[in-house]
Amino acid sequence: MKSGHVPASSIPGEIDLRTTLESGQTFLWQPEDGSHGLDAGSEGEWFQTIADGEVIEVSERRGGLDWRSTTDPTATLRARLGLDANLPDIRNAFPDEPVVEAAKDRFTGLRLVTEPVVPTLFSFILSAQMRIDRIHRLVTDLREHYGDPIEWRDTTVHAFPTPERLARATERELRDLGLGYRAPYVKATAELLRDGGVALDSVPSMPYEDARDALTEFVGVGPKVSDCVLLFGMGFEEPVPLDTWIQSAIAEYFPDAQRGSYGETSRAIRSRLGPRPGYTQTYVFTHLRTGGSAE
DNA sequence: TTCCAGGAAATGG
DNA sequence: CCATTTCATGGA
Repeated sequence: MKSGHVPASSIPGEIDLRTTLESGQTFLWQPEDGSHGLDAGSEGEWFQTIADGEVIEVSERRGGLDWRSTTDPTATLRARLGLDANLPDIRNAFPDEPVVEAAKDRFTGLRLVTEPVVPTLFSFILSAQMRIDRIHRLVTDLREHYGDPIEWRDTTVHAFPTPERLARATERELRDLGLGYRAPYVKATAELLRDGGVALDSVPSMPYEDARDALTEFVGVGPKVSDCVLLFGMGFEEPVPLDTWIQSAIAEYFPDAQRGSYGETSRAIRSRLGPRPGYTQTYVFTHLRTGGSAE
């Protein structure tokens, strides 16, 4: 086992690990004590994830991050947790709106992540009409049933399954895991990835709205799920996924941005959330989902 | 029991 | 093109 430290001085604005990892952006991390939720602080708490067959664990320490891993995860952590982003600058560019100010005051170290795209794609296909804790449970179940095992400190950690393995699962097996009507979506999208039916590699260089349309070629991916994949798995900062929480936030706080279609409402709300609409959205979503308001 | 969850696909106009 | 209906599952 290797271990090391990412100093606070190299993380402009620092990071709140628990809020960032438990805010519904990613479902690939496990808190060491097994308790999900944003109530507890995360200082000293270990969070575990997987990356390319390696295990990574991180913990907040004096504003920086302690890590232990099967490899040196520094570059991976910087990319996935967005550690190079200048958080104070980003937050200062947020729009002057009461609900945004309230969210900013509550979540000082919340960062936008960029997680591996294939697990993010499947995670958000599963997310349709599901609560966040249950999405996390299903992603973990998929890993434990179909993911390659990795030995780590007297335990076995499972990677996220490959598209090849998910394509080989039967719809019945996936339904028995609790996926419901999303089971055929997962299988069909896995087959598209396995057979190269959709060129995922070309998407990151596309203009945002073209990229959003491109991902809807996968089965179970509409505009909202596509926005989540672009925002949390590909580094786009324009997307504002219009889920139930954000739609109600628009109705309450930005009623003049409501339009007749997803695409038009998306444009209207993006124009109201500052230079990085997706970053602003993550703050507002986390705030509202955990009982916040504009007060 | 009833309602709802980070929606998408199928159907009907 | 837009509006309505259907689709599983589990927790409150």
